[in-house]
Amino acid sequence: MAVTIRDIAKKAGVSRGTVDRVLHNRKGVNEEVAQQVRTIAKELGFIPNLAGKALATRKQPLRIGCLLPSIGNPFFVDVIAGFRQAERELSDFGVSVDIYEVKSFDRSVHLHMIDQLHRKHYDGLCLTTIDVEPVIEAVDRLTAAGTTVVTVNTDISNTHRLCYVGPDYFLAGKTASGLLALACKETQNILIITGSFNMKGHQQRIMGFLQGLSERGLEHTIIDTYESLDDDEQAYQKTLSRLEAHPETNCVYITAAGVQGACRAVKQAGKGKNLKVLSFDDIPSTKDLVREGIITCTLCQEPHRQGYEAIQKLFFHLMNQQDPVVDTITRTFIKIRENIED
Amino acid sequence: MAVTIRDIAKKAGVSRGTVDRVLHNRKGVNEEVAQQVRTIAKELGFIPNLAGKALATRKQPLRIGCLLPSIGNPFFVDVIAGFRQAERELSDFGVSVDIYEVKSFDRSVHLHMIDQLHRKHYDGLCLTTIDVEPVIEAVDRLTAAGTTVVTVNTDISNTHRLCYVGPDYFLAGKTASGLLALACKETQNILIITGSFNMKGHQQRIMGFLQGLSERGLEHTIIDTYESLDDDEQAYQKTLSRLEAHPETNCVYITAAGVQGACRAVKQAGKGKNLKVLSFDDIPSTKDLVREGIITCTLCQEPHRQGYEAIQKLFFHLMNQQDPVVDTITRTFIKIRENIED
DNA sequence: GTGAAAGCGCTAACAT
DNA sequence: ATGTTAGCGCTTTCAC
Repeated sequence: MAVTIRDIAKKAGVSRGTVDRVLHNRKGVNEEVAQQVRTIAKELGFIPNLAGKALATRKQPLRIGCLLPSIGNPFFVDVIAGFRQAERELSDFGVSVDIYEVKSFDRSVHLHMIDQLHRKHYDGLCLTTIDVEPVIEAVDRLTAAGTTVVTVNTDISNTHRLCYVGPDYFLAGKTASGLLALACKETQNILIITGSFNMKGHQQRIMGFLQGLSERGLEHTIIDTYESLDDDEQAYQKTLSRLEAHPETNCVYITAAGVQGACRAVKQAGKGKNLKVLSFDDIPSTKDLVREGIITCTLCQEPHRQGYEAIQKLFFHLMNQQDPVVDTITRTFIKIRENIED
Repeated sequence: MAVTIRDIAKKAGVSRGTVDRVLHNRKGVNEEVAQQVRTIAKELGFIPNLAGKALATRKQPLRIGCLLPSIGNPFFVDVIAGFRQAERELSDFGVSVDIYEVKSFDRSVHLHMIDQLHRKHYDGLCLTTIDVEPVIEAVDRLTAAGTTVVTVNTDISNTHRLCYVGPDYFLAGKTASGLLALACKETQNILIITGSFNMKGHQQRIMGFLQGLSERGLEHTIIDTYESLDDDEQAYQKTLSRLEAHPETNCVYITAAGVQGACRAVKQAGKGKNLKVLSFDDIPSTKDLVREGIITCTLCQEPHRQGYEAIQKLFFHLMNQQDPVVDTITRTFIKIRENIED
């Protein structure tokens, strides 16, 4: 039978109310008594019962807020679905989840949103934001004020966040190179289309890719590396011009959004060239391109799990500050025509 | 604010006790009143609060039993870890999980265990067993007696199980072929090592593989298909003799256990032949072989999630018989050297 | 500074 | 056949 506050109260010779006060570091308890209670709680290995707790705190439910740069970015649809599934499963335990969506990774927009969120006094926050100084400071203000923060999909450095839930970008890039090495022995002339040189994740996908190519010993030349700024039209135009200027291209590596645009260029200029196209994530349009055979393989990162697990971690931590929380690194998932699903 | 039995009781002009009786189909309620209560519950969209329920039923916790043919099979280590994680997370809601491990897929052993489990009157059961007539009947007796059954990893046909949580074997086989087709254009001379011709899953992995090869248009010859009976020594001996008799072999496809044995033969007889080896799952020894470069790729099936989600589904269903339950088909996970992890 | 009591939603034992 | 009550573990309010 698990230990209850009753057990502690009895053993300490105080009332349950007092135990509760001590366990929540509320004032108004004699320090000696408090020490005593803490000691007993520890030696008994007390872990509060979530069901009891949930029921009692039903009037002040656990409020969780989420910030996503998801407007216009289909990738986040699954992350949101994960948030919502967790919310549904935990609703009886008083969890409510509010989602705030912004467009793009604009610094001032993110700063503004984080300040807004601060004002709303959420118990916990899931943040997908940018890793730059002013944002880092804003997040530190949040955590200092007692809000628990989990970073989702994109981590931010040197922050007192509870944990990070998201992919290992470097490993994903490396995995892409592994697959390429499996598929080809001949020298690769590669076009790299990235989202933004300022996005750490995109850069890491490139670094991992290059390191992997070396480790696999695959001879290669990087013809060019350019930004799509996550825009299909830009991706299309730029890719088309490169493909025309470099008919020797036999591999297109797309680290971010703009997949559809880049593939349109491939279809147009790459006819019969047996081009390998490697991309990330599996938004509907990417799935179609994999099925069509335009994209050789796409590397996914368990977006649904990112949303689900972020909420879950916040919940368990907020309800019961026991266990040390560790990051969740979602897996790098290789999808080819056969296992693309849906 | 969610609907409670209080609300129903008030609206129906009866006591909460009566509502509870109706909602649990207990006898001793006037049929008219019962109808009335049921109608109101439905129109109010009543969903019992899990926290309240868990607290009240603390004395008769939810007992879940699991049967796994896991003795001597490292694959199930992760499934068990999934069971245990779910048990930990749900322990405050009265869930306890007992795991019963047997060795192999022996029919009489499984029948005997299922009968044993029947006697213990579990609320829910997670079963990984064999799809043969007497077992099917035994499971139907269980469900008829009111035990909720979830099949894990291996489904059984025509049964009133709640749902299946496990992989799509056919798809996994097909995915293996897709990867092979990506890696090779030349004719493949393939050795197929299966676990047992009697295991449906193993057969499906072969079928999917062959169909996938055709769809990808990869020319191939199946040199031989033979059983390892999940035994490394047999896998070794048989594979060695085939490799020696057929030096033209350039692909080894292993659908089940015996991976280590088969790979030992490959190392010995396949020197410098650039053999592709495809296997399933990622038990530690398989991981090592992938890292070594002996295994080209291995196809995994989310064992941890199988265990975790099976318990989760049982819990939510047993606590609250609302929503229709759907199968969870775990994803087919391609692992190569770069993303094998750990 | 501390104890006692009420109540969260539900179930089960006990009354009527 | 139905209503009442106690209690699961916890928090919170109200007394003292």
